[in-house]
Amino acid sequence: MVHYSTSRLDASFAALSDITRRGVLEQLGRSDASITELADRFHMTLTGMRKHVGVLEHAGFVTTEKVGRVRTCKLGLRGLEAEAAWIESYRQVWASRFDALDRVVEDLKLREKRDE
Amino acid sequence: MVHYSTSRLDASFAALSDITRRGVLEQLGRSDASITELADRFHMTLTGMRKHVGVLEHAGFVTTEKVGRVRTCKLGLRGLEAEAAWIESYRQVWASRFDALDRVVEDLKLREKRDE
DNA sequence: TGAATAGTGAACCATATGGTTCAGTGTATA
DNA sequence: TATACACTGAACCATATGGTTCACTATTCA
Repeated sequence: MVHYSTSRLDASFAALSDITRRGVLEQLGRSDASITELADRFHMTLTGMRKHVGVLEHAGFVTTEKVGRVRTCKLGLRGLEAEAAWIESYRQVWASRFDALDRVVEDLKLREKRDE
Repeated sequence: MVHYSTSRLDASFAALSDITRRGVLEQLGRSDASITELADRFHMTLTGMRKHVGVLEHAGFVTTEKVGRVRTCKLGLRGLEAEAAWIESYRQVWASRFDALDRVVEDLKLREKRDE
């Protein structure tokens, strides 16, 4: 089995678990943005948004650069390759453990038993 | 753009952000296990492990059934399709926003500037 | 029946998270 | 130079998280 850096996966899955942060990634996929722009779009204070951006930065999904008084945020170099790889390996575990049809039958039996 | 259930993604990414829970998924990929077995393997109290299993259950990754005094945990019907799909869509965003080589160059420039 | 086993539920604890306000600093602009 | 703007840092707050202990119930087994 491939080795995945645990603290990295911790940080990146945690970063993705918040809907605002997923929204920020979506926004930055369309265009770079300042903290102020992101804060406005997500109805949040500058300080609050800065924290979200910090989490995304820490996870490596976003990079920022301050020019003058404006900090511009953009998608980071690193994409979601590691996370995609982890998830893909588990999809294979699932598939190898049982094929989907078998499992549906098994689940139905379980429900019947429960509802008796 | 495809629509993803937000609370579901919240729950599943949060579930995956803990190394113990990822370990439990790995273990259940090999064989079903009781709470006691999982607690032993991960050096944790029964109560602590039960909470982790609850989180995985809530995210839909695990199902459990209690027979007699033993609660057996197994991989749930639902795999990681939704998460894989979300991540894949973002990998495409990344790819469309810039190709990898351009971005490397851009990043190098940025580093040079910073180190001047 | 009695003792060991498997799990549960409540309470508790320390720390993390997601947010705010407020008082700054530094930058741009009239 | 004065004012507005973009951001930062510290402090604070409520709630969530990851863990524990302890008392308990229910089941198994000798």
